[in-house]
Amino acid sequence: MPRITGQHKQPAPSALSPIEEEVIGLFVHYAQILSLPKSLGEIYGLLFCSPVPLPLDAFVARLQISKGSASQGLRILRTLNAITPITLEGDRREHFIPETRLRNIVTGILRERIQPQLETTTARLERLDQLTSQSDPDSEIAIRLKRLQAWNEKMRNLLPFVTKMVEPEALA
Amino acid sequence: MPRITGQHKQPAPSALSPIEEEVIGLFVHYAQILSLPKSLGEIYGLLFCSPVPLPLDAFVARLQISKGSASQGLRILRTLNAITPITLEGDRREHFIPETRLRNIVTGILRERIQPQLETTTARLERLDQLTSQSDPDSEIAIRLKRLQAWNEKMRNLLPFVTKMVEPEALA
DNA sequence: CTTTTTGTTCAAAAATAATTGAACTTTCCG
DNA sequence: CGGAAAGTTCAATTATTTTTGAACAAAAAG
Repeated sequence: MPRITGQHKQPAPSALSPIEEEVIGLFVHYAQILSLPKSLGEIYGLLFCSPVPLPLDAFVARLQISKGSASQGLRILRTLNAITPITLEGDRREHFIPETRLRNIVTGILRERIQPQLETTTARLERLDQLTSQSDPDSEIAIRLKRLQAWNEKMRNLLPFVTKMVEPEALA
Repeated sequence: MPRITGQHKQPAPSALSPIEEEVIGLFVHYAQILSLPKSLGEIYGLLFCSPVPLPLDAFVARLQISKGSASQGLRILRTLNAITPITLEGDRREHFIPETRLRNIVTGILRERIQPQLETTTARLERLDQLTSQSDPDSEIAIRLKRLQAWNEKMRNLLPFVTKMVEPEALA
């Protein structure tokens, strides 16, 4: 009398193991730090625990989230390079594996979330520069605006540095 | 015939100047990047433009926000060291000046917002360590958890580094 | 061509976060 | 003492974000 087969038909809504609970909790926490939706943390956390690639259904069944949530969450994680889609022999569904190299995740977040923000900041600063061009360059406000531009520079310089820091062979 | 006096009685609900609008817009944008409430950006932005220290009333009047919002916003900015309260001769109200050194603001945010989060992360990782202590140390999951701990280390190392980077005499 | 499987989209609902405003405390002043 | 000014607190409201689920498309299978 065979046990459950490996076929992907049965929903297998098995509850989460204690370890899974804990890892998922950790990534939900990370998501909150980054102000990303909780579901992203859940999805990534479950995938992080899984020794095998998982399809969308797996997240719906095990995390008890809607198909819509899973679909959107997986899309965002994909654009962040936090997960990679792979095709599994003889299974029509797309499966995913987690990117477990911190470096790649961090650079994904920097590229997708931070960089674009800094771009629009630069544009704003240029507009401000125009607005203040005719005012006294020694005034307090002019001095402060100079400082603001220095801020932006610093932040832009910081990014590649952070990327370096999280590389495997990081020094400090 | 004297112009308006310097006394702090008249509400002076003067509209924001174009420069103020723009600077405030910029800091609201920064607030959004950091997922802080918009009102924090508005308050800090207005103060950043002001050549003189401002009391709570000034924010209520010029930004058209409630006293409660102003009070809470100022409190948070204070804990972040983004503003400094000062006492003005002959005025009972507490006034504020902006901290305009990026370094001090960044370290405030790191200390108040990021550090505490990393602390709880460390606690979570220790709990996970216990949960996995009896499982096979060569299993994929064990390997990945090792990696997680390395992540945490890296992040902790990164913080003092970021602080350095935003210092005035920063190298790169 | 029809059905099933897989996955996306998006308006509505639910959950979460921010803001308001009225009640309250404290301090200052006469 | 009162009373006014300054500021805080917090429950209720408002605004924003996230999640759901039903309708829809695409592609394989029958």
